[in-house]
Amino acid sequence: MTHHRSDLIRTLVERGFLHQCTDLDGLDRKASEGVITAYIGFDATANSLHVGNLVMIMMLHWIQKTGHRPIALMGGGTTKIGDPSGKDETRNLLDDATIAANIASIQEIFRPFLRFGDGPSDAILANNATWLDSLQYIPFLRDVGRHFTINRMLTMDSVKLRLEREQPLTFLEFNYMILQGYDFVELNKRYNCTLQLGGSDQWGNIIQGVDLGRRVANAELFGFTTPLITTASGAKMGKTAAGAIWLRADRLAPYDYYQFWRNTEDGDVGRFLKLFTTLPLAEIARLEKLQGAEINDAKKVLAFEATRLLHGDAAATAAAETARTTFEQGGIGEDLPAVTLPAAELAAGIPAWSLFQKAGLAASNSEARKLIRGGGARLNDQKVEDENQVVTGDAVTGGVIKLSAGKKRHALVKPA
RNA sequence: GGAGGGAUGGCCGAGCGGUCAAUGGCAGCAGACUGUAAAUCUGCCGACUUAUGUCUACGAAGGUUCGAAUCCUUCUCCCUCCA
Repeated sequence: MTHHRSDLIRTLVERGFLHQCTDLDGLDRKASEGVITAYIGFDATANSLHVGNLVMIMMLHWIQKTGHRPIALMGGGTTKIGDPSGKDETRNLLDDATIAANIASIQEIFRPFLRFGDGPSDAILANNATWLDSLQYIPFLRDVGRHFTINRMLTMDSVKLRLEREQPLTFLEFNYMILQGYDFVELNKRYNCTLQLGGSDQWGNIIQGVDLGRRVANAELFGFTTPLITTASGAKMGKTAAGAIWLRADRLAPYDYYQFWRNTEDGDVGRFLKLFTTLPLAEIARLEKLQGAEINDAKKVLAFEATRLLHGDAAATAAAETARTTFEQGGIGEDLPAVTLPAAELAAGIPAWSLFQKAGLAASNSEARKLIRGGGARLNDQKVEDENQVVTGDAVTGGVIKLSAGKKRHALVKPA
């Protein structure tokens, strides 16, 4: 193992963020000599980021923590184009209003991870629409376009794959890499940004920026990519029954976020602790050694720490406590998702299947029936045998009715 | 512009006039086993107050037929080859 002099590179390497780097030693040197400015771009295709983006956010966090300056670049301009990398098909184009709303919503997510401001290592939030929107076609082609050869562009994976699979690639998308390259140069000019980080699928786009910087500005730029984070069983991270694991609390409750991490596969615990928490490596090494049932303790730490970073101490503590009472004591956790039901409706009696549907544990009435028939439904921890069983006010214990779908999904019904 | 091929449930992919709510696989949900893990096995997997019932669905709209995912016409989109 080579020795890295800078805290930044050492941290990123030791924690498993490195996949490829254009010049690791050169970057290490720069980072040990002074403050460097680094950026990561984020698409604005949805109104929240998800765990897939969390690796990037964690890197920005470490950049700042090791004394450097992170830039979170919102792709207000490039989202209008659509990145073809890793996609078989052209994306639907979003309108300006949607993109603007998405950006506003996404920005909130960075707040717990980064300190924004004007200081030397304070984070900057930028939006590439600032410079891309006003580009003039002919001048742009003359100044920037001449540095890109079609020959080279055709060798990029994002392009090559589409061509090989005989999937169409529009000229619009073909331009994406040029604009991303231009972003890097623009950020270099504005903020003296010299490093771009991204997922491994961004390598090609990043390289284009590095080259462009050298050609038009004689700037020494660096590129750094992370491995694609998959689970031990090979699945892409972040998809569950409920859909994507969103980072905004209004799209995924902190309790569910906690549960997502709590249910990590054994083989992933160590790697995830390094990537998604800020615990010291020595502590992680200790947790990683746990075997068998004890590994659950490591998972709890992972879940708590990850939740704390995103949603704060209080939310993490509440989620952990709810999980503890629910799973370890079979009790009722306060933080479980709850729905209220008019007391009159309950007094009149409501069929079990309807109740499960209303509580959000089944997407439709049919699904609720299937759940009950399959033996996966419980009411106050008693298995529901008959889907037509009528539930009345008698079922209320301690002010609530606890419903469970399977072992992991629980909800509360409160009469009101 | 010309000639062919294609569009099926979250995805892949069969079906090519009735027995098709549509084979298979993946994904998902639940059960058993466990450690709120993985692997394995089992069941479920369009909707509907659950009915040997109704409705919606095989790109869209019409048509033929007692009956169409399956045949015909037009349209939309995609692909391949030729120009």
